[in-house]
Amino acid sequence: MDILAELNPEQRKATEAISGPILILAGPGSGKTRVITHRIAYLIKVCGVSPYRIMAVTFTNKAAREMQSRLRQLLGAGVKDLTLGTFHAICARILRRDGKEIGLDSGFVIYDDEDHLNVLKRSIVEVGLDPKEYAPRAIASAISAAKSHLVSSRDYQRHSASYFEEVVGRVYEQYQQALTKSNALDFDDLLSRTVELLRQGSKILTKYQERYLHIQVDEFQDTNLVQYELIKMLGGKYRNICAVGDPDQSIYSWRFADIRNILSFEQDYPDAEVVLLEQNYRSTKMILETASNLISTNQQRKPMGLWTGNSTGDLTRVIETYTEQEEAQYVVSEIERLVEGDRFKLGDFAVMYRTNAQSRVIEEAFIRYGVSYKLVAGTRFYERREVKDIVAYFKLVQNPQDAVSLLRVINVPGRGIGERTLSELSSWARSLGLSMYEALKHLNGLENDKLVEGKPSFNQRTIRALAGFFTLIDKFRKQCQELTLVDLFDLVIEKTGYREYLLNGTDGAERWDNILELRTVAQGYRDLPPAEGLSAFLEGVTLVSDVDELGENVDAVVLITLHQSKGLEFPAVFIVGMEDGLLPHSRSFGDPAQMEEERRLCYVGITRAKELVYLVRAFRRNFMGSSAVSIPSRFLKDIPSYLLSGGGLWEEKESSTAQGLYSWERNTLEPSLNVAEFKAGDHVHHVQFGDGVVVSAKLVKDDIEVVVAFNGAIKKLLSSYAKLKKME
DNA sequence: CGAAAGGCTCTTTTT
DNA sequence: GAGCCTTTCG
Repeated sequence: MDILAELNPEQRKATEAISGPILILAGPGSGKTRVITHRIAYLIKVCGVSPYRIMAVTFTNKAAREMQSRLRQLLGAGVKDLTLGTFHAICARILRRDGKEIGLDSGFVIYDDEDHLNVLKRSIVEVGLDPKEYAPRAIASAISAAKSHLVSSRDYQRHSASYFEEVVGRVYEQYQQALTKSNALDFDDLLSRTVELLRQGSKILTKYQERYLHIQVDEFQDTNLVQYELIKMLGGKYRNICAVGDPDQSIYSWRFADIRNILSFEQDYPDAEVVLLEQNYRSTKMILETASNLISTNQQRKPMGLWTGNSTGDLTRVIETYTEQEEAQYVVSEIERLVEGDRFKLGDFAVMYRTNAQSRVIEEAFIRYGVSYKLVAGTRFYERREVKDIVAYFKLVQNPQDAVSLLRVINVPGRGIGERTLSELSSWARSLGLSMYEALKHLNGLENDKLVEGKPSFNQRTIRALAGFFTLIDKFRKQCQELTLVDLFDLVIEKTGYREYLLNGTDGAERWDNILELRTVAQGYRDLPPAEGLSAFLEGVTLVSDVDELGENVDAVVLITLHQSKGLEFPAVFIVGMEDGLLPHSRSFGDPAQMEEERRLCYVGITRAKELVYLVRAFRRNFMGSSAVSIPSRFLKDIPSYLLSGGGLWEEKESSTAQGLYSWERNTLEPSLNVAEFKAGDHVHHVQFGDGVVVSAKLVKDDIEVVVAFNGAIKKLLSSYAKLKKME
């Protein structure tokens, strides 16, 4: 197969420019994934580069898997030695292999968000502060920001400029020590410690620099400083770095992603070639026009000349319902209606929302109507209590220093080990400089030395309970070398009595099903030797995201947050909750930069659609118990009304509210080609009034009402009578 | 020690 | 409205 044959000239240029740095600015649907895969295929097949010397960074694991399978199609075989994955996954691999150079035990565990918040809360208490007074989330965010900018706890403390920062500094220090003691890393550490590793031992840096002849980074607009630094270091020798991104789709600044990385790239690599991919292959003209109008309201951006050769398509539907229940109901019934029409199947639809909380009402409507759906986030599988419990046992087997996991399961199922016992045990352990697990070992009298002094005087029953737990874990640890992962899994379930424990509790059967599902995941590692299987399993379990789990084979409507929708596409998209306060979210009201990010988020949602876009909002919405009247999203005003059907509702609220409640029942305008004839800013000529500029245009009944500013007068004209002539 | 009930605060987005 | 924490009682 000729790798270049199926590419357009720009895509081809981006594919062939393999020598030196290159920045690819790729609009939505412009085939950027295609370019990345074709570049890799081109490097391997045409240029003879060994896959071992290529790194490709993706935003999600799913994107990585897709790339792998596309490469298989292009090359006719899998590409095994390619370094392919998210930043976090790639860094975890590097640290497992070479982390010992910076004193990291290769058995380290990765703490997910919940674990991380647990440690943090405890750290706040340990430095003598009240977690109620200092919001753990705020402190967590500050620490994450520091780590994302490669600021150590010591540096942070040195430069703290306010009382809050001083507090954060102290907690940061304590938190980091706690992680070290547990031989654990949080998500940010995976990145920052890799940078540390590369900076520390020059041997290591050279090793990786020598290896990676080519580096590609997808979703470059959503990288943060550490990630940028990583790429800069890894690509330091050969400088064959390919960054692909779209500033208009940057939606992760709250995770400290920084669009400025794109600017820095051009500065750090002045010789970088810049390629623009502006042809959209995904959406109809109408959709692209809608999206372009929306995004062009943003001040902080470089204009892009997106275009498409696709058909004109349908107008974007703006729908107003009375309540959120009706909103959900409308979405479901409209989907059913469209599916009956044969043009679509359920899997063609996505319902997108700003906050996860919105998904519940939608989900309920799908259940009530018996329409199958797939909820992408919700209570995530790996965040379920029972799943986390079992995973914690495994983490403990791999790394008994892990205090979070130990505390999680030491009394689950109940063994009569309570709060008091644990706090005594923990302070005893600390006074000896031991981990909890080691303390248990000493308590057990398994080690005969003098450390037993100061041993807390527990009663017989408690001692037996503690000893029982220690022996349990110790047994697992001894067996984990010989048993396959699944056998170990069964052993853990059996010896802990977890099954009985679950089945006796609420939702027992359902929870047990989740455990069986986890067991199936464990089975996926049966080909690896026991020890490797365990650590691969744990890594997989911690670093998966929800989008990763999105199966393609099921014919069901996808319910997804706008953030998660990035990189996906659907024939028809519903964006619900088009209201001020929700989209844009109220947290962004005070900050123009954040407001622009909200607009980008909306842009991302709209540009996922190939054929149909619905923007839906409820007139009244429940909010933390009480219900309030909502205001239509200001983003609706960024889209000229000639692109919308059900148009103008939000402008003429007074008169149209009553109709608006059931607006979907009345307005079924057929799209017409001349609808897009006039748009704001167009120069027009009128026989009587002379030259003017179009202010707005919208559909009224069978005509287009155009508002034109002539010299000194603003006129409302109907297109069919006014005979306006458009001037180029 | 553990279960159950009551009271509190929040909710953006996630690798 | 729900999850999390604290209090209370057995």
